Amino acid sequence: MARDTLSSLRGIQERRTLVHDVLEALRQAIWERQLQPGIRLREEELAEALNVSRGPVREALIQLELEGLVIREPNRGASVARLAPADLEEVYSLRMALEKLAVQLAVRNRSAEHIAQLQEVLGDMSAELEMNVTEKRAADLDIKFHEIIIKATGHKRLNLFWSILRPQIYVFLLSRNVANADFREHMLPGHHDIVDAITERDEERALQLIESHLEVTYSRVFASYREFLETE
Amino acid sequence: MARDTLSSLRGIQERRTLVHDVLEALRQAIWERQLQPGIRLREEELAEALNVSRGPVREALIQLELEGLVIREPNRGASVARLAPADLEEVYSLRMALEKLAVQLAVRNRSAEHIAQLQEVLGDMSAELEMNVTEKRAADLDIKFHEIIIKATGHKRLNLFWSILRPQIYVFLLSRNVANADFREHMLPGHHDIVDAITERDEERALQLIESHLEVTYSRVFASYREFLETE
DNA sequence: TTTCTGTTTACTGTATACAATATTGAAGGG
DNA sequence: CCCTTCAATATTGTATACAGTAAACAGAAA
Repeated sequence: MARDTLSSLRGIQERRTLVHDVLEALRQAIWERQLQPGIRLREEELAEALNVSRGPVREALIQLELEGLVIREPNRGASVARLAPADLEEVYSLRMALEKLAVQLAVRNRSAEHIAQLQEVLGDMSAELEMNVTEKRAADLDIKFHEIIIKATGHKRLNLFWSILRPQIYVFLLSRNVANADFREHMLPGHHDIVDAITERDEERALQLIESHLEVTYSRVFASYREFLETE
Repeated sequence: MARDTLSSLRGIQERRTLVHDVLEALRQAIWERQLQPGIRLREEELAEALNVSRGPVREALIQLELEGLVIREPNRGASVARLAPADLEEVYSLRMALEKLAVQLAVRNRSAEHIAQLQEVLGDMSAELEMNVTEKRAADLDIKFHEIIIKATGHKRLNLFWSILRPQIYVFLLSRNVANADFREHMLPGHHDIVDAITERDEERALQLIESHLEVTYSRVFASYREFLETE
């Protein structure tokens, strides 16, 4: 009992391990293009910069390799991955497969709590789309919405795969102009209908909606990511 | 040029890193139930037993956690995962989602080389099903078949996800009686039809076939795994 | 100049040593 | 008798030191 109390308190406090901190720092640096694609990531250099030893840095790089943000070659070291349009296609084809499974399971497993969470995100979206939101904030809301559905499935391995995919989705989302008008028009109603279908436990409709929603998203991200790569 | 020649030779030789060796040793020990579910995996103990230091063992445990074979808790260490029927359901629902994507892409991308590889496995199956095969050999052939399809997609991330799922599929396959008659009757024709559909680039049929094939496999593995857990 | 080869250098791969944390058990208070 | 508290111990988390490997470069031969 005391253990549960403690660990829940711990959650409020700070991170548990240095690996976690290093991961966050590196992910953010990659998202914000402080660490540009192709740049070499020397373990010792990163360790010095982050005031930790090579161990945690090494473990973080292994995790980042898993997430596709970093390339690691034996005895050669790590570098920031260069993400081509083909990578975007891979990420989104997997995302489609996973999220189709997710909505199916979510329709069956959803609780009132999940629906409330989804509604809350919808509320945040409609509120914030009125004003000027940063790309990061828009991406956060978008991802958060889809993540609630994934979590609602109670499927541990699906959640794991999502957590691997998520940082990569983030890279693509942050590299395009999410604030453009037609995106803003699409974001709210697209998500709203999905919540409806899940609430009504209409599996077939939920499947169709998530499919078309992701296809629209994909084509828009694809177009702007190519543009982004050309200007960079 | 010289590099390519050398690195291909290297491939024939031995493994590159100790982590790789440790991983293989631990996976096999778990598959063969030498390391039984629930048993604690102390880094130092394993390091001693395998004649390496804690570093490679630690990295291997991280990888095994990813593969769902091992549970790791901060400051508490690792243990061999207890896989319940719910885990089997998770693994197979994901497998279904991934392999449906795989056959779609494989139908488009397949080369003559891939078809030849599939035919070869079919040949091995029909040859070996005549005699008494070990559970391991049967599982190897089954997995090999599906892996060729995954590889044929050329989808790096799909291959990554498959490599995470594969060791878990292995656990379930090895815990049941693969040599029973109706399984042997199903294994060859089920796979044969799939090869046909891929060869003829019939995406719709390939999809239906892989779906029903995996469903049959799942229900059989599920039944025998529950039985297995009861007897254990 | 070009190409091969030996040497150097820089980095990762691995091992060991130290610090922090959690579990266990025993002692004391309720 | 049970519950709490505190110390001892065991084990992971982290840091540092060493070994091995591959790339970079310089020098010699063609």
